[in-house]
Order: sequence, then C-alpha cells, then structure tokens
Amino acid sequence: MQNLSEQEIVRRENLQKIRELGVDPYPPEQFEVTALAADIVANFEEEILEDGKKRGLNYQEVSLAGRIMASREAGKAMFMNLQDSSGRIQLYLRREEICPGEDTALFDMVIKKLLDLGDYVGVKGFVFRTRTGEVTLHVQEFKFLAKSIRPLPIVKRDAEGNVFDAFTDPEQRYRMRYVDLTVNPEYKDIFIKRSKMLSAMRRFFDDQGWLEVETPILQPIHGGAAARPFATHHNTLDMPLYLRIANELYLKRLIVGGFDGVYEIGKMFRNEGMDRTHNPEFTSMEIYVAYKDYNWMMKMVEECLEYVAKAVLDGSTVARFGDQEIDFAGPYERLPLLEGIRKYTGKDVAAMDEAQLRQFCKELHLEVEDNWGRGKMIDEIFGETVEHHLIQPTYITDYPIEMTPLAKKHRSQPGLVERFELYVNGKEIANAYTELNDPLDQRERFEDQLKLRERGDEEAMALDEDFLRSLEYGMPPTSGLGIGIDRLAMLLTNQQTIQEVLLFPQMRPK
RNA sequence: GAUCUCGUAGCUCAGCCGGUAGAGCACUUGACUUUUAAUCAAGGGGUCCUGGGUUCGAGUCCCAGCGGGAUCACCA
Repeated sequence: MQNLSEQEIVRRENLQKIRELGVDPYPPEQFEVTALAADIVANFEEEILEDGKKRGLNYQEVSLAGRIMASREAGKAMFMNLQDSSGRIQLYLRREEICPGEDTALFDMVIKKLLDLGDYVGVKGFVFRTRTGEVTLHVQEFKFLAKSIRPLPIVKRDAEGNVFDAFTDPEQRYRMRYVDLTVNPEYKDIFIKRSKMLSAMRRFFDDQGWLEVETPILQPIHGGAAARPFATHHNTLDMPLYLRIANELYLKRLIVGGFDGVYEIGKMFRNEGMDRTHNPEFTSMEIYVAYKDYNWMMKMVEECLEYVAKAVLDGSTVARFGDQEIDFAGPYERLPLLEGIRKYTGKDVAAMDEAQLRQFCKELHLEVEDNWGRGKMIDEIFGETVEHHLIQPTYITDYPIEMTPLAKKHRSQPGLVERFELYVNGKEIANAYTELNDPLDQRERFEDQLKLRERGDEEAMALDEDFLRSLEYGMPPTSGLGIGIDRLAMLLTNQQTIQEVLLFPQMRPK
C-alpha cells in the first residue's frame, strides 16, 4: 500500500471505527428497494389538513438505496442528498428518531462522523416537503450498504447555476468512467440512447425475419475491407490469427448456405490511427439480404434509420447535431459520385485520363502518390470537394471499380460498381453494395488486389480461397450493408467525439 | 506520424519581471432539531508530470522525455 492522501487515511480509519462499533460497512444481505428518487420527486402528492398542516398522500413507507452525495449538519438533525440510478433526493434525519434511547452512538458517531460522501446507504422512511419546498425523505431507518474509501470529485452547483469542482478532464473521465458516470450522471443518457438505438435496430431487422448471427473475430485471413489488422497467435494451432477488420465474407458464406437475411452487430478492429472519429475497436452492423439489390437497400436504410431515430429521439426524426438539424426521415437525396464531383467542381472527371486526373488533384492541392490509380484519385477528389457539403442524409452512388473489389459491376455504366455510401453531416455512416456473386469475376478482383499489394499497398485485400469456393457453389443475388454504429450514435446523441459514445475508449496505458 | 497547447492539494484553478506555494470546494475539530454550494469558528494537507541545464536561487527560463487535449495525415 503506497502513499495515501489524508482523506484516504481518514476514510480507512472511519471504516475501522464503524466495524469496532459493531456495524458491518459491507453487509452481505440484499437491501429491498421500493422506490426511485426521480419518481418520488416527480410524483409526490400531499394534502393540506384543516389545522393547516400538510400530509403526504403517497410514498409514506419507502425504501431507497444509493450514494450520499452531500451532507449538511444542523445540530441534532442532518440533511443529505442521496443519488440513485434515477437521480437525487434529499434525506432528513433526526437523532431522536434514529437513536430513540440514551445510546446515540449510531447517529453521533456512525452517521454524523463516520459517514463519508460517496458511501452507499439504504434508507427507509416517509416522504414530505420541507419548509423550503423540497421533496424530502424523512429517514426512520438507516443502514450502511458499502463504504467508499476514496474521495469522489463531487460536482456542485450554486443557486445561480455556477458549477464548482466540475470533473471535466476528458482523460480522467474516460480512464475512470465509473467516476464520470457517478459525478456527471447526465452522460449516462448517451449510453441509454445508444442502447435504445441498438435495440431498435435489432427489432427492425428481426421483424423482417432476418437472423442475428455471430461470426469469427479471430480470422486466419483478414478479409472484407481495406485496413491494417491486429495480429495475434494461437498457441495450440501454432498459427497466426488476425482480429477481424470486417465480417463481410463470413456473412456472405451464410447467404450461400441458404439464409435469406443475416446480420451481425459487433466489434471490428483496425490497427490504425486514433482520433475523435476513430477508435481501434469499433462497432459495426452488417446485414446481407438475398434476392435484393442496392436500390432496394437504399429504401431499407431509409426506413430503418427513420425507425431507429424515432426510438432514440422520442418519436422525432430530427436530430440536433452541433448547430445543425439533421432529419432522418426518408427518402434521402441520391447523387451519383461522378455527378457529385461535377456539381461541386464543374469538372467531369469521368472524361479525364490518368494524367489529367493527376493534374486536377494538383490543382486541388492533394498529395498524390505514384501508385494511385484512377479510382483512388477520384475518391480523393470526392473527399476534398463534395463530402463536407453532405449535411442531410445523402446517398452517394456508383463508385469506380478499382476501389471496390466486392461489389458487382454496374448494370449499365462501365468502370463503375453498384455501391452507395450514406453521408450525414459530411461523414460516411453506411456503405452498401449489390454484392458480387460471380465467382470468376471475384477471383479476378482479388488478383487485382494482390497486384496492388505487391506495389506496396498494405491495405489491399487478401485473397480468401474458401470464400471463392463458396461463391463457386452459387450465391443468390444479394445486397449487403454496413453501418458505423459509433458514428450513428454520435449523430443521434449530439456528441462530437467517438470517445463520448464509447464507455471505455482506448487510452495509452498510464 | 506532424504541428500547436496543457500538466501546481482529493476536484476546479490562481501563481506577475526567477526570490523556498495560494483560493474555493472537499477533509479534520467544535457550535447549531427544516437545511440546501447550509452557516459560523479553528486546523491539517503539495515529488509544482519526470530527468537534465542556466542561475546565488527555478512552479516560473532552456533542452529532452512521458501523458492529455486540439488541428492535420491514414481510416470507418
């Protein structure tokens, strides 16, 4: 045990003294809770009697549990604030009631002196309204449930709304999320909304009859996306394994296997940079539906996001994000990629050859690498000139084939594939294709990726022979979709950083 | 990975031109039976991120490192 602060030493001494007085600071038995603080404060009712006195009509025998977050002594009485999962309520204690006889040790010692802020307690009593009008629990029984031996940085607000001792340092908040959620309970709302978002999405898919599945996180070949993986090693098999960067190829194997619709909501892992929109592990939703194409998928996404937004935003489809208002009600604008570039630059990149594209990139002050092909440059031009305009949900459709080795060739436009990405607030939220199910075409695309890899592109896709075999057996026409769950959560909870929508964002070790 | 910026008490922060560290809350002791940032009186608490350097003297200036935040690059 190393250097304890004065306050930690005092709390440990208090813990010992409580035990010496015969009180268990960590009792094993359950404590029955019959009410929540927020419900009481919202619903307490009283009547005024003929003699002018007031009488509570409800909550006259309740039992609450939570942390003591403030304590005010007033002689032989005391006021405290109790915080439970719902909110806070004031407690009122009188010595003569807690300790009716001569022995006032429980009140004078245990409650008045040995109780610390942050301690978990259970209280029973009746609710009334104080002279100053605050709904308060008049405590008749008091019990320690768990002692806190480390001081909490409790936030205080005065009558003018000034905030004192705010626990605001993001590093501390993320590293000690348990403290953050305790002293800044408003952040719990983000995670409650995130949970509502996920359960609404599952409900939407389940109602269509699609099946939630789980596919391997440890994969021998990291396929399905262009990204650098985390590598690990399996001892018994003595082989390298990768944490998945995508689950696409496994979900398609299930479509080959005869499921009409499968989806998975789970973590993906990418060994790349971290910033306010990237965490090394992130949550993605991927869904594949047989006999559909990307036009159908656009409609499905509109219906799904509208449904999910309503579940999170109490029936509204409009999310406030910073100073923007984003409406998730469909239909969304559809803008082919090349038209989008024309719209915002006036240039027709489709007509340009590689040298002309390179020149255009220079004009835009884009740093072009030698190994970039047409597709990569067009993608960069799009990112530079169009992306930030796409505030309301917008589908960008029909991408160059080079960038998209798993999507089917466009039915009418050579050089393009049937792919769309959904942009909201200038950021990509979803990505979908009419899936490539021609096994010979797929093999050629993988081989093109291998060539890119030989040219030094570390993110080029690896060839997955077993996946190709599954396509050779025959995959029905299928449309697939991926949604970045963390980014959708950011939009629906008005948060500017991914760390705020992750309970435990990745941090450097201390 | 690059640039900017920050690191002082449990928490939030002051600390001037370099002169051995300060406030509020929290904590300790005492008073008070409807208070609410309770109040009143008294008191304790510091590896000034780490390591070097300049200087008679460094929280302060310089260098390096560690960690955070912001912006950028890569990516979803």
